[in-house]
Amino acid sequence: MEVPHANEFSRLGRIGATTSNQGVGERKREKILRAATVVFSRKGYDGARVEAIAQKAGIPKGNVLYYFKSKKALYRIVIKQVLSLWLEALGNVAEEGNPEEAIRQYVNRKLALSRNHPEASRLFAIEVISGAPIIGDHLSGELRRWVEEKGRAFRKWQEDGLMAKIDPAHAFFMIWAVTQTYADFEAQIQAVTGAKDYDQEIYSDAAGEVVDALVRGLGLKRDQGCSLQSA
Amino acid sequence: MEVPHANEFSRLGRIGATTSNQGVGERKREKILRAATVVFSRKGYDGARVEAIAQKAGIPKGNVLYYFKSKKALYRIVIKQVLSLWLEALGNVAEEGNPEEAIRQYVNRKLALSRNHPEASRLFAIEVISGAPIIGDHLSGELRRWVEEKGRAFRKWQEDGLMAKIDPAHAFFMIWAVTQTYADFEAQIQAVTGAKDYDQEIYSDAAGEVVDALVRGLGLKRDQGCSLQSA
DNA sequence: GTTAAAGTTGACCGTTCGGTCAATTCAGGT
DNA sequence: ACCTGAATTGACCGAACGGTCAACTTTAAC
Repeated sequence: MEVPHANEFSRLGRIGATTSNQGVGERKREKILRAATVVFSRKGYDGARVEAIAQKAGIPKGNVLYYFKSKKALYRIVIKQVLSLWLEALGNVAEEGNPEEAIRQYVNRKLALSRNHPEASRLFAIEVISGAPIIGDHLSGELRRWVEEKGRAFRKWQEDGLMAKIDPAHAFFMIWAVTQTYADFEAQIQAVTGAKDYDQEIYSDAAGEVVDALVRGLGLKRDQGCSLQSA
Repeated sequence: MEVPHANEFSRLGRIGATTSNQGVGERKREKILRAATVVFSRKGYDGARVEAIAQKAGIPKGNVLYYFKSKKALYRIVIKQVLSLWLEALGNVAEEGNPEEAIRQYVNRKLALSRNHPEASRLFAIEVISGAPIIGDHLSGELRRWVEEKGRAFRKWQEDGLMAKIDPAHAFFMIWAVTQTYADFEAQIQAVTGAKDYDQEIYSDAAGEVVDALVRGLGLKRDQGCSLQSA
Protein backbone atom coordinates (compact mmCIF):
# COMPACT_ATOMS: atom_id res chain seq x y z
CA MET A 1 0.00 0.00 0.00
CA GLU A 2 2.13 2.81 1.19
CA VAL A 3 5.12 3.47 3.38
CA PRO A 4 6.04 7.11 3.03
CA HIS A 5 5.36 9.93 5.47
CA ALA A 6 8.10 8.37 7.54
CA ASN A 7 8.92 9.76 10.93
CA GLU A 8 9.21 13.30 9.67
CA PHE A 9 12.95 13.39 9.77
CA SER A 10 14.40 11.43 6.94
CA ARG A 11 17.84 12.94 6.33
CA LEU A 12 19.85 10.64 4.16
CA GLY A 13 18.00 7.41 3.86
CA ARG A 14 20.83 5.22 2.73
CA ILE A 15 19.34 1.89 3.74
CA GLY A 16 20.68 -0.74 1.45
CA ALA A 17 17.66 -2.89 2.21
CA THR A 18 16.65 -5.94 0.27
CA THR A 19 18.67 -5.39 -2.88
CA SER A 20 20.00 -1.98 -3.69
CA ASN A 21 16.86 0.03 -4.10
CA GLN A 22 15.04 2.30 -1.65
CA GLY A 23 17.26 5.21 -2.52
CA VAL A 24 14.81 5.97 -5.30
CA GLY A 25 11.93 7.18 -3.24
CA GLU A 26 14.33 8.94 -0.94
CA ARG A 27 15.91 10.86 -3.76
CA LYS A 28 12.49 11.99 -4.88
CA ARG A 29 11.64 13.12 -1.38
CA GLU A 30 14.69 15.31 -1.36
CA LYS A 31 13.89 16.68 -4.77
CA ILE A 32 10.51 17.71 -3.45
CA LEU A 33 12.07 19.19 -0.33
CA ARG A 34 14.42 21.31 -2.40
CA ALA A 35 11.61 22.54 -4.61
CA ALA A 36 9.46 23.25 -1.57
CA THR A 37 12.22 25.24 0.09
CA VAL A 38 12.54 27.49 -2.93
CA VAL A 39 8.83 28.08 -3.32
CA PHE A 40 8.12 28.57 0.38
CA SER A 41 11.04 30.96 0.69
CA ARG A 42 9.65 33.28 -1.94
CA LYS A 43 5.96 33.06 -1.24
CA GLY A 44 5.67 32.14 2.39
CA TYR A 45 3.48 29.31 3.56
CA ASP A 46 0.14 30.62 2.32
CA GLY A 47 1.48 32.03 -0.90
CA ALA A 48 3.07 28.75 -1.87
CA ARG A 49 0.98 26.39 -3.98
CA VAL A 50 1.42 22.66 -3.81
CA GLU A 51 0.97 22.72 -7.55
CA ALA A 52 3.92 25.12 -7.88
CA ILE A 53 6.11 22.91 -5.76
CA ALA A 54 5.13 19.90 -7.81
CA GLN A 55 5.86 21.72 -11.03
CA LYS A 56 9.29 22.80 -9.84
CA ALA A 57 10.02 19.22 -8.87
CA GLY A 58 8.79 18.06 -12.26
CA ILE A 59 6.04 15.79 -10.98
CA PRO A 60 2.26 15.98 -10.71
CA LYS A 61 0.68 17.44 -7.61
CA GLY A 62 -0.76 14.16 -6.45
CA ASN A 63 2.72 12.75 -6.21
CA VAL A 64 3.83 15.43 -3.79
CA LEU A 65 0.98 14.54 -1.47
CA TYR A 66 1.96 10.92 -1.78
CA TYR A 67 5.35 11.59 -0.22
CA PHE A 68 4.19 14.18 2.29
CA LYS A 69 0.86 13.79 3.91
CA SER A 70 -0.05 17.47 3.74
CA LYS A 71 1.24 20.87 2.74
CA LYS A 72 1.61 21.80 6.40
CA ALA A 73 3.60 18.66 7.16
CA LEU A 74 5.85 19.43 4.22
CA TYR A 75 6.35 22.96 5.45
CA ARG A 76 7.21 21.77 8.94
CA ILE A 77 9.85 19.42 7.62
CA VAL A 78 11.31 22.06 5.34
CA ILE A 79 11.54 24.68 8.02
CA LYS A 80 13.00 22.35 10.60
CA GLN A 81 15.60 21.36 8.06
CA VAL A 82 16.35 25.03 7.54
CA LEU A 83 16.51 25.61 11.25
CA SER A 84 18.98 22.81 11.80
CA LEU A 85 21.09 24.24 8.99
CA TRP A 86 21.01 27.56 10.75
CA LEU A 87 21.87 26.09 14.12
CA GLU A 88 24.67 24.02 12.66
CA ALA A 89 26.12 27.14 11.11
CA LEU A 90 26.30 28.69 14.54
CA GLY A 91 28.95 26.12 15.13
CA ASN A 92 31.60 27.01 17.57
CA VAL A 93 32.84 30.45 18.22
CA ALA A 94 36.26 29.38 19.31
CA GLU A 95 36.39 30.58 22.87
CA GLU A 96 40.09 30.23 23.40
CA GLY A 97 42.60 31.80 21.06
CA ASN A 98 42.28 35.36 19.87
CA PRO A 99 38.81 36.89 19.76
CA GLU A 100 39.19 38.78 16.53
CA GLU A 101 40.07 35.71 14.56
CA ALA A 102 37.30 33.73 16.21
CA ILE A 103 34.60 36.25 15.38
CA ARG A 104 35.99 36.93 11.96
CA GLN A 105 35.76 33.25 11.21
CA TYR A 106 32.28 33.04 12.61
CA VAL A 107 31.03 35.98 10.56
CA ASN A 108 32.55 34.57 7.42
CA ARG A 109 30.88 31.24 8.06
CA LYS A 110 27.54 32.93 8.52
CA LEU A 111 28.07 34.96 5.39
CA ALA A 112 28.87 31.81 3.46
CA LEU A 113 25.62 30.33 4.66
CA SER A 114 23.69 33.28 3.23
CA ARG A 115 25.60 32.94 0.03
CA ASN A 116 25.12 29.23 -0.43
CA HIS A 117 21.62 28.91 0.94
CA PRO A 118 19.79 32.17 0.31
CA GLU A 119 16.43 30.41 0.12
CA ALA A 120 16.97 28.88 3.51
CA SER A 121 17.84 32.26 4.90
CA ARG A 122 14.74 33.85 3.42
CA LEU A 123 12.49 31.12 4.65
CA PHE A 124 13.90 31.48 8.13
CA ALA A 125 13.30 35.21 7.92
CA ILE A 126 9.70 34.84 6.85
CA GLU A 127 9.07 32.42 9.67
CA VAL A 128 10.51 34.78 12.26
CA ILE A 129 8.77 37.83 10.83
CA SER A 130 5.51 35.96 11.10
CA GLY A 131 6.17 35.50 14.79
CA ALA A 132 8.04 32.19 14.60
CA PRO A 133 4.88 30.11 15.07
CA ILE A 134 6.68 26.86 14.39
CA ILE A 135 10.28 27.30 15.47
CA GLY A 136 9.56 29.62 18.39
CA ASP A 137 10.32 26.92 20.93
CA HIS A 138 13.69 26.22 19.41
CA LEU A 139 14.58 29.89 19.53
CA SER A 140 13.75 30.29 23.19
CA GLY A 141 15.36 26.92 23.92
CA GLU A 142 18.42 25.81 22.03
CA LEU A 143 19.27 29.16 20.51
CA ARG A 144 18.85 31.03 23.76
CA ARG A 145 21.11 28.63 25.62
CA TRP A 146 23.67 28.81 22.85
CA VAL A 147 23.72 32.59 23.08
CA GLU A 148 23.99 32.49 26.84
CA GLU A 149 26.94 30.15 26.67
CA LYS A 150 28.83 32.08 24.03
CA GLY A 151 27.89 35.25 25.85
CA ARG A 152 30.01 34.17 28.78
CA ALA A 153 33.03 34.01 26.53
CA PHE A 154 32.25 37.47 25.25
CA ARG A 155 32.02 38.80 28.80
CA LYS A 156 35.42 37.37 29.53
CA TRP A 157 36.91 39.02 26.49
CA GLN A 158 35.30 42.27 27.50
CA GLU A 159 36.80 42.06 30.97
CA ASP A 160 40.17 41.48 29.40
CA GLY A 161 39.70 44.58 27.29
CA LEU A 162 39.68 42.58 24.06
CA MET A 163 36.14 43.44 23.06
CA ALA A 164 33.89 46.46 23.32
CA LYS A 165 31.40 46.42 26.17
CA ILE A 166 28.26 45.46 24.36
CA ASP A 167 25.56 43.05 25.45
CA PRO A 168 26.70 39.77 23.88
CA ALA A 169 23.23 38.90 22.69
CA HIS A 170 23.06 42.15 20.78
CA ALA A 171 26.46 41.53 19.32
CA PHE A 172 25.00 38.39 17.80
CA PHE A 173 21.90 40.22 16.63
CA MET A 174 24.15 42.63 14.77
CA ILE A 175 26.16 39.87 13.17
CA TRP A 176 23.09 37.92 12.15
CA ALA A 177 21.35 41.00 10.84
CA VAL A 178 24.24 42.03 8.65
CA THR A 179 25.01 38.60 7.28
CA GLN A 180 21.39 37.71 6.61
CA THR A 181 20.64 40.96 4.88
CA TYR A 182 22.72 39.87 1.90
CA ALA A 183 20.40 36.94 1.33
CA ASP A 184 17.08 38.28 2.55
CA PHE A 185 17.29 41.72 0.99
CA GLU A 186 19.01 40.62 -2.16
CA ALA A 187 16.32 42.32 -4.24
CA GLN A 188 17.02 45.65 -2.58
CA ILE A 189 20.78 45.34 -2.71
CA GLN A 190 20.59 44.26 -6.31
CA ALA A 191 18.39 47.25 -7.13
CA VAL A 192 20.60 49.76 -5.36
CA THR A 193 23.96 48.50 -6.56
CA GLY A 194 22.80 47.39 -9.97
CA ALA A 195 25.19 44.48 -9.64
CA LYS A 196 25.37 42.38 -12.77
CA ASP A 197 26.73 39.36 -10.97
CA TYR A 198 25.37 39.42 -7.46
CA ASP A 199 27.40 36.54 -6.13
CA GLN A 200 30.66 37.94 -7.38
CA GLU A 201 30.24 41.65 -6.82
CA ILE A 202 28.49 41.45 -3.51
CA TYR A 203 29.92 38.47 -1.70
CA SER A 204 33.39 38.32 -3.17
CA ASP A 205 34.13 41.98 -3.65
CA ALA A 206 32.29 43.90 -0.99
CA ALA A 207 31.71 41.49 1.85
CA GLY A 208 35.25 41.76 3.14
CA GLU A 209 34.85 45.42 4.02
CA VAL A 210 31.67 44.62 5.85
CA VAL A 211 33.27 41.90 7.91
CA ASP A 212 36.02 44.34 8.81
CA ALA A 213 33.44 46.90 9.83
CA LEU A 214 31.68 44.39 12.04
CA VAL A 215 34.88 43.33 13.73
CA ARG A 216 35.84 46.93 14.26
CA GLY A 217 32.38 47.76 15.56
CA LEU A 218 32.58 45.03 18.15
CA GLY A 219 35.90 46.51 19.22
CA LEU A 220 37.74 43.23 18.81
CA LYS A 221 41.43 43.15 19.42
CA ARG A 222 43.90 40.41 18.96
CA ASP A 223 44.95 38.50 21.97
CA GLN A 224 48.41 39.63 22.97
CA GLY A 225 49.95 36.18 23.05
CA CYS A 226 49.41 35.78 19.36
CA SER A 227 52.15 36.12 16.82
CA LEU A 228 49.97 36.85 13.82
CA GLN A 229 50.23 40.37 12.56
CA SER A 230 48.82 40.88 9.09
CA ALA A 231 50.61 42.97 6.52
CA MET B 1 -24.03 55.45 -5.98
CA GLU B 2 -20.47 55.43 -4.94
CA VAL B 3 -17.46 57.64 -4.78
CA PRO B 4 -14.72 55.74 -3.01
CA HIS B 5 -11.73 54.03 -4.55
CA ALA B 6 -10.39 57.49 -5.08
CA ASN B 7 -7.14 58.05 -6.90
CA GLU B 8 -5.21 55.54 -4.82
CA PHE B 9 -3.35 58.11 -2.79
CA SER B 10 -5.62 59.69 -0.26
CA ARG B 11 -3.33 60.79 2.59
CA LEU B 12 -5.24 63.18 4.81
CA GLY B 13 -8.52 63.88 3.16
CA ARG B 14 -9.46 67.00 5.05
CA ILE B 15 -11.81 68.43 2.45
CA GLY B 16 -14.32 70.56 4.26
CA ALA B 17 -16.69 70.12 1.35
CA THR B 18 -20.26 71.27 1.37
CA THR B 19 -20.84 71.42 5.08
CA SER B 20 -18.45 69.77 7.51
CA ASN B 21 -18.69 66.09 6.75
CA GLN B 22 -16.63 63.88 4.47
CA GLY B 23 -14.04 63.23 7.12
CA VAL B 24 -16.18 60.28 8.17
CA GLY B 25 -15.51 58.02 5.26
CA GLU B 26 -11.93 59.13 5.25
CA ARG B 27 -11.42 58.17 8.85
CA LYS B 28 -12.82 54.75 8.10
CA ARG B 29 -10.48 54.36 5.17
CA GLU B 30 -7.54 55.00 7.44
CA LYS B 31 -8.85 52.60 10.03
CA ILE B 32 -8.96 49.94 7.35
CA LEU B 33 -5.48 50.85 6.17
CA ARG B 34 -4.08 50.50 9.67
CA ALA B 35 -5.75 47.14 10.13
CA ALA B 36 -4.56 46.00 6.73
CA THR B 37 -0.98 47.01 7.50
CA VAL B 38 -0.96 44.91 10.63
CA VAL B 39 -2.48 41.85 9.00
CA PHE B 40 -0.39 42.03 5.83
CA SER B 41 2.77 42.53 7.87
CA ARG B 42 2.29 39.28 9.74
CA LYS B 43 0.84 37.07 7.03
CA GLY B 44 2.10 38.48 3.79
CA TYR B 45 -0.21 39.18 0.91
CA ASP B 46 -1.50 35.67 0.35
CA GLY B 47 -1.73 34.78 3.98
CA ALA B 48 -3.81 37.83 4.79
CA ARG B 49 -7.58 37.38 4.65
CA VAL B 50 -9.87 40.24 3.80
CA GLU B 51 -12.12 38.87 6.50
CA ALA B 52 -9.30 39.20 9.04
CA ILE B 53 -8.64 42.79 8.04
CA ALA B 54 -12.33 43.58 8.33
CA GLN B 55 -12.52 41.98 11.73
CA LYS B 56 -9.54 43.93 13.01
CA ALA B 57 -11.15 47.11 11.72
CA GLY B 58 -14.41 46.14 13.38
CA ILE B 59 -16.52 46.09 10.25
CA PRO B 60 -17.96 43.42 7.96
CA LYS B 61 -15.96 42.20 5.02
CA GLY B 62 -18.25 43.73 2.45
CA ASN B 63 -17.50 47.15 3.84
CA VAL B 64 -13.78 46.76 3.27
CA LEU B 65 -14.41 46.03 -0.38
CA TYR B 66 -16.63 49.07 -0.53
CA TYR B 67 -13.74 51.35 0.33
CA PHE B 68 -11.11 49.49 -1.62
CA LYS B 69 -11.99 47.90 -4.87
CA SER B 70 -9.95 44.76 -4.28
CA LYS B 71 -7.55 43.08 -1.92
CA LYS B 72 -4.72 43.72 -4.33
CA ALA B 73 -5.55 47.40 -4.62
CA LEU B 74 -5.62 47.65 -0.84
CA TYR B 75 -2.25 45.95 -0.62
CA ARG B 76 -0.74 48.28 -3.18
CA ILE B 77 -1.89 51.32 -1.26
CA VAL B 78 -0.67 49.94 2.04
CA ILE B 79 2.75 49.05 0.76
CA LYS B 80 3.25 52.32 -1.06
CA GLN B 81 2.33 54.09 2.14
CA VAL B 82 4.93 52.00 3.93
CA LEU B 83 7.49 52.73 1.26
CA SER B 84 6.98 56.46 1.49
CA LEU B 85 7.35 56.20 5.25
CA TRP B 86 10.61 54.38 4.71
CA LEU B 87 11.87 56.86 2.16
CA GLU B 88 10.92 59.79 4.35
CA ALA B 89 12.86 58.27 7.20
CA LEU B 90 15.93 58.27 5.02
CA GLY B 91 15.68 62.00 5.36
CA ASN B 92 18.88 63.86 5.18
CA VAL B 93 22.17 62.59 6.31
CA ALA B 94 23.61 65.97 7.12
CA GLU B 95 26.52 66.19 4.73
CA GLU B 96 28.22 69.13 6.32
CA GLY B 97 29.15 69.19 9.99
CA ASN B 98 30.78 66.26 11.70
CA PRO B 99 30.21 62.81 10.23
CA GLU B 100 29.88 60.93 13.48
CA GLU B 101 27.03 63.07 14.70
CA ALA B 102 25.34 62.93 11.30
CA ILE B 103 25.39 59.15 11.10
CA ARG B 104 24.56 58.72 14.75
CA GLN B 105 21.49 60.85 14.21
CA TYR B 106 20.54 58.96 11.09
CA VAL B 107 20.87 55.58 12.76
CA ASN B 108 18.81 56.74 15.70
CA ARG B 109 16.11 58.00 13.37
CA LYS B 110 16.03 54.68 11.58
CA LEU B 111 15.90 52.84 14.87
CA ALA B 112 13.00 55.00 15.98
CA LEU B 113 11.17 54.06 12.83
CA SER B 114 11.54 50.38 13.62
CA ARG B 115 10.36 51.05 17.13
CA ASN B 116 7.33 53.10 16.21
CA HIS B 117 6.28 51.25 13.08
CA PRO B 118 7.36 47.65 13.41
CA GLU B 119 4.50 46.46 11.20
CA ALA B 120 5.61 48.77 8.44
CA SER B 121 9.12 47.47 8.75
CA ARG B 122 7.98 43.85 8.59
CA LEU B 123 5.75 44.48 5.62
CA PHE B 124 8.61 46.13 3.79
CA ALA B 125 10.79 43.17 4.61
CA ILE B 126 8.30 40.64 3.31
CA GLU B 127 7.94 42.59 0.11
CA VAL B 128 11.68 42.69 -0.46
CA ILE B 129 12.20 39.06 0.49
CA SER B 130 9.56 38.15 -2.07
CA GLY B 131 11.63 39.90 -4.70
CA ALA B 132 10.09 43.36 -4.38
CA PRO B 133 7.47 42.72 -7.09
CA ILE B 134 5.66 45.97 -6.40
CA ILE B 135 8.23 48.42 -5.10
CA GLY B 136 11.13 47.16 -7.15
CA ASP B 137 11.06 50.17 -9.44
CA HIS B 138 11.26 52.56 -6.54
CA LEU B 139 14.26 50.74 -5.14
CA SER B 140 16.20 50.87 -8.37
CA GLY B 141 15.03 54.44 -8.93
CA GLU B 142 14.58 56.80 -6.02
CA LEU B 143 16.44 54.73 -3.47
CA ARG B 144 19.37 54.04 -5.73
CA ARG B 145 19.79 57.72 -6.56
CA TRP B 146 19.52 58.61 -2.90
CA VAL B 147 22.27 56.16 -2.03
CA GLU B 148 24.46 57.43 -4.84
CA GLU B 149 24.08 60.99 -3.68
CA LYS B 150 24.78 60.28 -0.03
CA GLY B 151 27.56 58.00 -1.13
CA ARG B 152 29.44 60.96 -2.53
CA ALA B 153 29.43 62.57 0.91
CA PHE B 154 30.74 59.34 2.38
CA ARG B 155 33.55 59.25 -0.15
CA LYS B 156 34.52 62.75 0.79
CA TRP B 157 34.62 61.85 4.46
CA GLN B 158 36.71 58.85 3.64
CA GLU B 159 39.22 60.95 1.72
CA ASP B 160 39.43 63.26 4.71
CA GLY B 161 40.15 60.28 6.93
CA LEU B 162 36.95 60.73 8.88
CA MET B 163 35.40 57.44 7.91
CA ALA B 164 36.60 53.93 7.25
CA LYS B 165 37.05 53.00 3.61
CA ILE B 166 33.95 50.99 2.97
CA ASP B 167 31.66 51.02 -0.03
CA PRO B 168 29.04 53.61 0.95
CA ALA B 169 26.18 51.49 -0.32
CA HIS B 170 27.27 48.68 1.95
CA ALA B 171 27.56 51.05 4.84
CA PHE B 172 23.88 51.74 4.36
CA PHE B 173 23.08 48.06 4.02
CA MET B 174 24.70 47.50 7.37
CA ILE B 175 22.81 50.30 9.02
CA TRP B 176 19.51 49.23 7.56
CA ALA B 177 20.09 45.60 8.44
CA VAL B 178 20.87 46.31 12.05
CA THR B 179 18.08 48.79 12.64
CA GLN B 180 15.45 46.72 10.88
CA THR B 181 16.38 43.55 12.69
CA TYR B 182 14.90 44.90 15.89
CA ALA B 183 11.50 45.15 14.25
CA ASP B 184 11.61 42.27 11.78
CA PHE B 185 13.20 39.69 14.03
CA GLU B 186 11.44 40.77 17.18
CA ALA B 187 10.23 37.21 17.74
CA GLN B 188 13.78 35.90 17.72
CA ILE B 189 15.20 38.66 19.87
CA GLN B 190 12.33 38.29 22.29
CA ALA B 191 12.94 34.56 22.48
CA VAL B 192 16.67 34.86 23.01
CA THR B 193 16.66 37.71 25.51
CA GLY B 194 13.45 36.74 27.22
CA ALA B 195 12.70 40.42 27.53
CA LYS B 196 9.55 41.12 29.52
CA ASP B 197 9.09 44.57 28.07
CA TYR B 198 10.50 44.55 24.57
CA ASP B 199 10.18 48.23 23.90
CA GLN B 200 11.92 49.20 27.11
CA GLU B 201 14.60 46.57 27.43
CA ILE B 202 15.55 46.39 23.80
CA TYR B 203 15.15 49.85 22.39
CA SER B 204 15.78 51.96 25.46
CA ASP B 205 18.39 49.88 27.23
CA ALA B 206 20.37 48.04 24.62
CA ALA B 207 20.05 50.02 21.43
CA GLY B 208 22.57 52.63 22.50
CA GLU B 209 25.41 50.12 22.56
CA VAL B 210 24.45 48.96 19.12
CA VAL B 211 24.47 52.46 17.69
CA ASP B 212 27.91 52.93 19.20
CA ALA B 213 29.09 49.72 17.63
CA LEU B 214 27.80 50.77 14.23
CA VAL B 215 29.47 54.16 14.44
CA ARG B 216 32.68 52.51 15.54
CA GLY B 217 32.42 49.94 12.79
CA LEU B 218 32.09 52.60 10.15
CA GLY B 219 35.21 54.19 11.60
CA LEU B 220 33.58 57.54 12.06
CA LYS B 221 35.51 60.31 13.66
CA ARG B 222 34.49 63.76 14.69
CA ASP B 223 35.34 66.57 12.39
CA GLN B 224 38.27 68.50 13.84
CA GLY B 225 36.65 71.92 13.69
CA CYS B 226 34.04 70.85 16.19
CA SER B 227 34.17 71.87 19.80
CA LEU B 228 32.06 69.04 21.16
CA GLN B 229 34.00 66.53 23.17
CA SER B 230 31.83 64.27 25.30
CA ALA B 231 32.85 63.30 28.81
C1' DG C 1 -41.00 65.81 4.94
C1' DT C 2 -39.03 64.43 0.80
C1' DT C 3 -35.42 63.06 -1.90
C1' DA C 4 -31.06 61.27 -3.29
C1' DA C 5 -26.70 59.96 -2.56
C1' DA C 6 -23.50 57.67 0.70
C1' DG C 7 -22.74 54.06 3.47
C1' DT C 8 -23.72 49.35 5.50
C1' DT C 9 -24.72 44.62 5.54
C1' DG C 10 -25.33 39.58 4.92
C1' DA C 11 -26.35 36.45 1.43
C1' DC C 12 -24.56 34.64 -2.47
C1' DC C 13 -21.45 33.18 -6.61
C1' DG C 14 -17.38 31.41 -9.08
C1' DT C 15 -12.83 30.10 -8.54
C1' DT C 16 -9.00 28.20 -6.54
C1' DC C 17 -6.67 25.20 -3.77
C1' DG C 18 -5.51 21.32 -0.57
C1' DG C 19 -6.43 16.86 -0.27
C1' DT C 20 -8.54 12.13 -1.65
C1' DC C 21 -9.12 8.27 -4.53
C1' DA C 22 -9.54 4.76 -7.88
C1' DA C 23 -7.25 3.25 -11.75
C1' DT C 24 -2.96 2.13 -13.74
C1' DT C 25 1.89 1.28 -14.27
C1' DC C 26 6.21 -0.29 -12.57
C1' DA C 27 9.71 -3.25 -10.18
C1' DG C 28 11.31 -7.11 -7.85
C1' DG C 29 10.76 -11.77 -5.88
C1' DT C 30 9.62 -16.53 -6.83
C1' DA D 1 4.64 -15.91 -16.22
C1' DC D 2 2.67 -14.41 -12.04
C1' DC D 3 2.03 -11.98 -7.87
C1' DT D 4 2.45 -8.13 -4.63
C1' DG D 5 3.21 -3.90 -3.02
C1' DA D 6 5.24 0.65 -4.23
C1' DA D 7 4.76 4.46 -7.15
C1' DT D 8 2.27 7.48 -10.44
C1' DT D 9 -1.39 9.98 -12.23
C1' DG D 10 -5.52 12.74 -13.45
C1' DA D 11 -10.09 13.23 -12.08
C1' DC D 12 -12.67 14.71 -8.53
C1' DC D 13 -14.51 16.83 -3.91
C1' DG D 14 -15.40 20.10 -0.28
C1' DA D 15 -13.91 24.19 1.98
C1' DA D 16 -12.40 28.68 1.88
C1' DC D 17 -11.74 32.76 -0.18
C1' DG D 18 -12.21 37.17 -3.02
C1' DG D 19 -15.53 39.65 -4.89
C1' DT D 20 -20.55 41.06 -6.20
C1' DC D 21 -25.07 42.42 -5.28
C1' DA D 22 -29.45 43.86 -3.85
C1' DA D 23 -31.77 45.26 0.04
C1' DC D 24 -31.61 48.34 3.70
C1' DT D 25 -30.19 52.39 6.78
C1' DT D 26 -28.19 56.66 7.54
C1' DT D 27 -27.07 61.40 6.44
C1' DA D 28 -27.77 65.81 4.77
C1' DA D 29 -29.51 69.15 1.37
C1' DC D 30 -33.65 71.67 0.15
